[in-house]
Amino acid sequence: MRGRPREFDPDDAIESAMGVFWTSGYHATSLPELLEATNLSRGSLYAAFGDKHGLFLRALDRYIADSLTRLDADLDPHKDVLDGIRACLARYVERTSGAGAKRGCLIVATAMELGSQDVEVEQRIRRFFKAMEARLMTALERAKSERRLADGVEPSTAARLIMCLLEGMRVVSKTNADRGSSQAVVQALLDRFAK
Amino acid sequence: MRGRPREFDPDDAIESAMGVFWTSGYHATSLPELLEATNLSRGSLYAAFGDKHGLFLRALDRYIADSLTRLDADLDPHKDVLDGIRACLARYVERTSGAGAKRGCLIVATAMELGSQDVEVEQRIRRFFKAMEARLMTALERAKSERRLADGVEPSTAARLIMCLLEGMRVVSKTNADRGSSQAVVQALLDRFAK
DNA sequence: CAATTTGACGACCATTTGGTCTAAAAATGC
DNA sequence: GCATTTTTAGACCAAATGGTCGTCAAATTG
Repeated sequence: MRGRPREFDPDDAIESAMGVFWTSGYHATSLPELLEATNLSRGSLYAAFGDKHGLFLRALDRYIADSLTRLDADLDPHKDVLDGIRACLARYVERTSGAGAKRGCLIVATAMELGSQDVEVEQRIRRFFKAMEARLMTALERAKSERRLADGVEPSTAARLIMCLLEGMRVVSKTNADRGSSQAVVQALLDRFAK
Repeated sequence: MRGRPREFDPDDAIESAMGVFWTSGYHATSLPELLEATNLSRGSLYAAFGDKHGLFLRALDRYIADSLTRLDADLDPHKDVLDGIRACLARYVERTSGAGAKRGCLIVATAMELGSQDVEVEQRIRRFFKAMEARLMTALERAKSERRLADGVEPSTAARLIMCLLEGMRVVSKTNADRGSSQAVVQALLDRFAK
């Protein structure tokens, strides 16, 4: 006997919850808000995800997976390397302009809010940054081998620099969004590091 | 009649409160924690600062003022420009290494936690970033006029870039602190932008 | 010294928090 | 159609939240 099947789609619930956490952060998000966003009853939510923290981890994992998927799409090894890097930078310019800018980034917000207090979260954030850095480095190494990097540019250092720059843009644009200057910044970066 | 004078020093209380907010963030800091840190009773705290939010604003103002003071000290117009910029970058390398790294930055954390929901906070954060960017730009313009900047580097764009990079380093180093790579990143920056 | 102003303290309060549990309903397999 | 299983809804709970208020002591001033 299988019993009654679940009425909601857990993936949809995670997606909705992710939206709330993204907008408000972990502590500022209350259970009632999550219930309304997911259209779940308290009982269903707890049965499916354990507790608020568990649901948050699922939402964070989703956000991280989406981010890395986009990164991989941009840095596709079959494309021209510099085009890939440009696409990646352009994506961040978009995300740090307009309405999206004010929403910020769930990873950055979580890193600052829980990064040093919640080991499970810390692990996930650390892995994300490692993964992002590694992907950038791989792309930059390919660019270097194709002699598309400016002389003296070291892929590992440049990868770290680009990652910090992009995440910093998300911080600053939370309150000082300005498409023009984001654009100019990534252009300056390309001017200095590529050839 | 003047009445009984206050027993505690409000500045000390703000300093202590700042420490707690810095470590835990706004929402995660409870009143009892603030009372213990400041050695104040509930009544005294509310009489002196209005409420938790008011105290937070005072603490944030303090943190911002301290940051700008340090920045001005580093970028002292009487010093050699590049030395000043180097000092500024070196300070961020320090702050993104060791124990300080895990503590993060109250401004960055606040920008992400409350930046788009609390107008009073948003205003302060925006002003800080504007001020930081302006100071960096002034220094870079001076460097440019002394022909110490690499060809084609625009002070305004470079200022924004450096600010984003430095704040991004604080984000990443919350979970992935690594003195060596911070050091390498700022060195790469100098190599590319100064001459 | 006396009067008065004021600060400190902590009991107190309503609200909200995250989390549990029960009872009814619904879908399944026989 | 029945028995079983699982979901659902929401009443319920203890604890913690931010915030208020009355009492008492202390310090200043005339």
